[in-house]
Amino acid sequence: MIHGGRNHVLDPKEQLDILLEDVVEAIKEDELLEKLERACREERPLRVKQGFDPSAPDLHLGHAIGLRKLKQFQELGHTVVVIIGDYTGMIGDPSERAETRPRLTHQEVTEHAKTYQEQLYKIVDPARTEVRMNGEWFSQMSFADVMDLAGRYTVARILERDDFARRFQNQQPISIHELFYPLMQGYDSVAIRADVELGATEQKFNCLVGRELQKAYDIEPQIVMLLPVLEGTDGVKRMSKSTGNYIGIAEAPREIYGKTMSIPDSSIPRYFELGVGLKGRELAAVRDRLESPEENPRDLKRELARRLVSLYYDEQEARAAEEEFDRVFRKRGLPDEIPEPSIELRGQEDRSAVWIVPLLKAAGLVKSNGEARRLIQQGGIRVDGEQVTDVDYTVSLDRPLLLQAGKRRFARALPDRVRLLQEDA
RNA sequence: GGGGGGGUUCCCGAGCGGUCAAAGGGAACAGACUGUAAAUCUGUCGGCGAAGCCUUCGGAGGUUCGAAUCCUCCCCCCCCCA
Repeated sequence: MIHGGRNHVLDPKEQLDILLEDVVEAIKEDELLEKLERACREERPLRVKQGFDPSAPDLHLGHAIGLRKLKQFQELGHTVVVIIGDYTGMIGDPSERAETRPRLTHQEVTEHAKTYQEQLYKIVDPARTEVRMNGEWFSQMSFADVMDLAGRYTVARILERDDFARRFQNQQPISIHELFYPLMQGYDSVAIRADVELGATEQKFNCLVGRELQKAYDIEPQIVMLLPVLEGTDGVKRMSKSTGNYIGIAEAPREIYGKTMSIPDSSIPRYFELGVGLKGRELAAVRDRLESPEENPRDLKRELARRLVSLYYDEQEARAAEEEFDRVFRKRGLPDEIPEPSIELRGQEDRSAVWIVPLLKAAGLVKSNGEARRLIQQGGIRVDGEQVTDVDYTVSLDRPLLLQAGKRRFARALPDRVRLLQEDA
């Protein structure tokens, strides 16, 4: 994973060309070139920042776009500074207005940070990475410091942000601390003296505030590099953990493979481009093949899924994931690993005639007896491969049983993992 | 500080004394069809061994044979005026 710096071989102009690949917008390119030239001249690597929200510590394909760019910087000899927004996380994110998010405890934040690092280093070189939590500086600020920070920006400028502007226009509430978020993110850049900040296009405003704040603190302003946003597996909304439409880079190979197979056809080129990192002629070839009547889009998607698994594991895992996928979903076979939960049943006396409904619940395949009944009525339950049609069906637990709910949920009921409990007296 | 409008099941949103476990839509889940694609169709979508019963409509009380619906107090949100 570790790559030696190539900055000795590449001159600033060449670096710039590489760094601007796949970038939607860079503010400003000429300043970036100047910074690169100086870095080269003074042999002082640039500090390249990207921030992450600590509330959802699973990095996904969307994050990977930025991470790959960070890695490019590293390969050119620069330093990456990853900011984990623990302080903002402990306050609670105001942008999700519907539910007040539970504030994270310090311990949770620390654990999340650890998870982040592990996942981060699947792509980024740890030797050239600083991971910083912004509580490091925010927790040290006094109210006077906060007022000082607030005094360096104006309401009018904050209200330029389109969502604030819209809410203001529509007379919807904006709480004061929300206005602070861009300032806080921007101050991170001041605190770590960022030369470059990476962000998705929707981060444009916040990143630019960083630039302005740096000027206000008499620091050379950072370059803002905006990267494209990848849509989630639903093909519509931006990939994010909270929407549940994400493919995590630390997920098991079969999950990555399976989730990829569920994306709509229309997203295939985008995933090749932003997920795999394909470009130019190869990407054009993918588009052509998708158009071609000869080609079944499914096969293109299989290739995509294999490549994504290969990226985060290896080709062997990719092949294994594909085989398993074919077996489970195309041939309706069984996955490699089937959970064997310990099962505790109440009110069942005879092991040789256990009612199926509570058994499914105890095995963790359904949430309630009602759900079990529903699935049976809808033909979604199988025992040893046989569809169960009778809600009153009973099974013998004297030997292992294979339970299946829907297409994806499997569990094995093993006799020695089953306990019959007395009904509560 | 004054006036007005709201808080309904995962989300949006109807209901405004019994026929309400609560319309409609979305999401989700299952089934059919498939390529775990899209589109479509069907069904389900609080809990209970399912009969009926229990818990749900911001919170606590109250009126009533009966309350999501009426009253009182409280909490929260939004708008207008100051």
